[in-house]
Amino acid sequence: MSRRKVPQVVIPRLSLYYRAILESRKELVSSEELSKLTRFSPSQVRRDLAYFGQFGRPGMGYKTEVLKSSILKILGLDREWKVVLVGAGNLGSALLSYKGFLSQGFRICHAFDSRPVKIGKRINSVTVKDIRELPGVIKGSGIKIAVITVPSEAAQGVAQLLIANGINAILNFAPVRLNLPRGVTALNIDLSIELERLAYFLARTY
Amino acid sequence: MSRRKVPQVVIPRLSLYYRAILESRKELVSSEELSKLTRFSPSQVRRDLAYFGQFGRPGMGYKTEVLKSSILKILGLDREWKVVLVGAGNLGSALLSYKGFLSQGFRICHAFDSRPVKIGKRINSVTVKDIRELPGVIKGSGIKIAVITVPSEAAQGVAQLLIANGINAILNFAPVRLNLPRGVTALNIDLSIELERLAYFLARTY
DNA sequence: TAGATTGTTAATCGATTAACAATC
DNA sequence: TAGATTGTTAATCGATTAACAATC
Repeated sequence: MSRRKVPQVVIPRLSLYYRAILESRKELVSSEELSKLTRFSPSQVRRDLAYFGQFGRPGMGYKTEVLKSSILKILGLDREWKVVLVGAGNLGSALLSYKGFLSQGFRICHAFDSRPVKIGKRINSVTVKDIRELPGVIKGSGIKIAVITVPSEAAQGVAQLLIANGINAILNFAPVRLNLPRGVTALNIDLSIELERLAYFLARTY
Repeated sequence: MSRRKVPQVVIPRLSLYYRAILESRKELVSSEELSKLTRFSPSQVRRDLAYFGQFGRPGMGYKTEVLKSSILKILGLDREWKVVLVGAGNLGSALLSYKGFLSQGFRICHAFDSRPVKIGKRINSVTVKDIRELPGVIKGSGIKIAVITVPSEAAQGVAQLLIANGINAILNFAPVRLNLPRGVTALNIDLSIELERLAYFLARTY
């Protein structure tokens, strides 16, 4: 096993390998086949997998089942992750209802908002609670993942509240860079930035 | 002006520089200050900007107004981009209602769905139309950007329909890699992949 | 054994950073 | 002039790819 530091970009590729394997009905799969399915190069497929162990056999390829369970374990999907959502506006409610979000071992089990009009709403069997109840509900619950779908101005405060109550992984939809202590990871999904990337591409073409 | 090829990663950073500048009330801003605001290194700030021209003055910094309008133009935000959305389910409806999505010169002006229950719905002053009306509505309209919020199975077909009708920039929320002809750009926003990145991080910590 | 394909090394490619001459 | 800061070069760092010995 090569124990070099794993580049961050490898992880999302693992997710894509995993999806490709799920679709494969064969018992063995080669880096060549995974390459066809994912459009990453065969070299890259082998290199990426080799960061985590020796899963294949020269001359044969990878056993589909072995690869499937190995990646599942590497990605930490061999368990259920409870998720808390803060901000039950349009986007937050959509995520609560979004089936694809629940799959793969993630489950939103609490939702919070500060607006009286949102509190008490029941979406997809989750009742929106008052943000002031957050500490009581999640502290010590073992919940580690939060989704932030509040307006920009509120995001940093919410992040701090979450972290103070045991959260250390955040999916942030507010278009601000969060200031975080070491040990806490946040990934930003910033729709305006993506649209602007498209606009840049178009602006040069037209 | 250094005319080297602009790395793709520079573009989202430009968006962040732009936001930082919007918040700045000063007439001049240095790479050092932009670095503080964005957490990219001063070198990187200067390098990134230099891909597009000489916007600053040695010893002084960058004129805020010059930088603001320059980046706006580079990103193609000096005009309005009409956007078409396909898939008026939970996520699609949320994006239609989402204020942050409309800002910065993007405007969703048409929405389509194939389900009778969605057709006719009015969300944020956009009426959802039957997908079969799409060609008649958008062909020749000059609309270049589409947002895809349909289920995975439908995404590829929708993409082809859109491209056949003049779209060449796609923001795709369906968790599939789209097969696209040259000249068409798609950016994928894949919530499961992001959650899995968080799970990977947590799995190694706990 | 012959053919196939891994895991890994070395070479290449690309992006970031440090350093500094140019210049305001 | 002295101090500040850009734009750019060269050095560094990191990721991808090509090639191939090992081995099934």
